[in-house]
Amino acid sequence: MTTIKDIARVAGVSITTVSRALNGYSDVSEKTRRRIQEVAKELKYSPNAVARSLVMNRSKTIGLLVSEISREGAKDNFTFEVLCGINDRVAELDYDLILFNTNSAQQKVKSYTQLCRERRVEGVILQGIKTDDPYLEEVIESDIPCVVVDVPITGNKVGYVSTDNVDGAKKAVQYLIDLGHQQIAMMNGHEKAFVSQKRKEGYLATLEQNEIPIKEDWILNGEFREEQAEKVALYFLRNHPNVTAIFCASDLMALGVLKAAKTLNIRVPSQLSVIGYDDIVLAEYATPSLTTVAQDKYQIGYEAAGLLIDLLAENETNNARILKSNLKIRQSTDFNKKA
Amino acid sequence: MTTIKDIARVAGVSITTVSRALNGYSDVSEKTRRRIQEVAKELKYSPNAVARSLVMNRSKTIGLLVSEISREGAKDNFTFEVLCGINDRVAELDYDLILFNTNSAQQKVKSYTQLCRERRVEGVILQGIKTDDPYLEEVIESDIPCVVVDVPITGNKVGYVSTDNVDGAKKAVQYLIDLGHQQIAMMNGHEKAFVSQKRKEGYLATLEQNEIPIKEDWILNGEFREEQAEKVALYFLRNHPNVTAIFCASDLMALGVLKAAKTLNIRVPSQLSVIGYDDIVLAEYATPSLTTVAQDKYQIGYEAAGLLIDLLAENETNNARILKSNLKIRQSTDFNKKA
DNA sequence: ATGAAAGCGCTAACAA
DNA sequence: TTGTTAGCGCTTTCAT
Repeated sequence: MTTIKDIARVAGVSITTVSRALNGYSDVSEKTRRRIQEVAKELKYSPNAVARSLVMNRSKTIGLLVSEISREGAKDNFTFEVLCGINDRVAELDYDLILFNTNSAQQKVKSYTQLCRERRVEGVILQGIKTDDPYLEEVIESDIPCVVVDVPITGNKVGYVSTDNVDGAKKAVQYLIDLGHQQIAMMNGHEKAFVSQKRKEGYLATLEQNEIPIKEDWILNGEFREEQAEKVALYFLRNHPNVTAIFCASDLMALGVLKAAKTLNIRVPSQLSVIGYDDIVLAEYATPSLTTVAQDKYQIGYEAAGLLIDLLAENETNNARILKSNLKIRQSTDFNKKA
Repeated sequence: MTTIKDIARVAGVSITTVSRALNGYSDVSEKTRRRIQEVAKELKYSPNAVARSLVMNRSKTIGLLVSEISREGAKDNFTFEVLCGINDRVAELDYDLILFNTNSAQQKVKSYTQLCRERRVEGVILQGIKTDDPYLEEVIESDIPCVVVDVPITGNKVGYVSTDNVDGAKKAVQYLIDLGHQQIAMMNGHEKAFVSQKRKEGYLATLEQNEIPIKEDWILNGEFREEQAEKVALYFLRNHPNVTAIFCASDLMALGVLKAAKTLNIRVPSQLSVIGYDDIVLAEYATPSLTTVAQDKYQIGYEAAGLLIDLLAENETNNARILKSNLKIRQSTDFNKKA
């Protein structure tokens, strides 16, 4: 493999000059620079980013830590779309992305800090992390610049990107109320996700605002999983025939609810309105298609990468970026016919 | 940041001894090793993988080049699932994955070889690459170990992973014929995908075997895109009311066909049978759910990573891994009622 | 405008 | 068992 040493030898200059010429420094005569570039091309030279990283102490890579990058995530294209956004923005800024192993048992031994330091990434993006993940504490303690998706932590060089989940939930629940619904249950995700807490907050606030009594046992836990939501909904719907609408904290869970309703011969939306959250691809294709609170997942990733790099460049004061969400009305909601 | 030099100083040994102790070499007394490990922990040492890569000339990273890692790919969870498989296998083998920028215009300037050499990746996995992509030639020419998904090229340290596309197509078309269909069109993808060529081959072979006349203009080009397939199907179905079944080279295109049929008030499957390919998540949720040739996308990725690492270790003779595909029968196919 | 030399953090002969 | 030394490929003072 060609090195600048080889180029220097062939071009008859010092390695210093080669380095300078190739990096576009001004203190190299045009003639020398051209000569060097020629030789470099001739010798098929590729700079060694590893060596450069070592000496510059800048790797031009940012790490990506996805908690659940598994087949589960495939249904839910959330992770993938976020990844696309990150990838695009990172590419624009001429960084590369390194995907960390977190699901391997062997690797889980390594702490977050170790993982990042070893690879000398300049910063990290965390996605899909639960609020009780030990990594989260480390993020704050460590001095590694970091952006977290959907968990509101900030600090020195630590920021986050999220959508306004309270607002999203409010929009959904208010829409149901406007359709005449009063008996509205919520299928929430596990409490270890920050978004669950926020969406619940929005749900509760909206009921209160509309003077609808809150029933704690109408807040179900579907664990963000389709099957779990189906199971829970099955039980709930059987025992609460008066419910007319369910607000779900994810589309996947809404799909589960749809299945449960079908099993019980409850027609959606005429007998039961269902709203999801996220606007995953399936939402549009489900039968009936899902009314949902849409998040721009790609944008979340794009902003996360952008924020991180701003953090690295120290030209960022605002450590949080909150995106808008909007209600997408489809076929799974309708006027309350029981009213 | 702590280095082995610091550890050496504190522990009162040479840096060599530290290196050896930390890397588990046997020629270090247990006492010294323990002492060194203690100090390392105390000083919160993390090895510098960059420095190690430089000196060992082994980066323990493999590069991932995805041609179309964009929002488009989200519907089609293909890429993501392959990625999951790669990620898992790579993690097991203690490598990290680096995602290359290919979609950025600025980066497209860099050749494949440059990209890989710069980062000193030990090998590369290529996914979603078209047969006319200039990168593909480079793969053969360059000496960088590489595994390509779904393009059958082999060479020194170059292999590929794919499913048996001829066989998959045969299964699908034979199934249609067994249902009594004789007028079977094919919605193919663009010819720049190897899988298109193979699936077409399977389609043609099966018709021939069953002595069904082949009509070249019954092979449509949906470009692997839903909208394009819909458009093409709309036109075709209008002009060929006698067609009773369409075999599609991807589920996404099958979805497009479904839409076209709906527009024309052609009922699926009673008036028209549709088979897809891939078994993407949507296939199951579409209405009607899609009969399709299922590929284990996760396994493709898993095998690709495994093959690459075997190639690196030089303990691999077989440079191709072909996975089985199987027909998943759902609701979009039925007996030919016109027979 | 160019070069000599030091050093980034680490591994690996070679010596002792 | 341990230490000395060289060097991976590059950037960067500091001279010239």
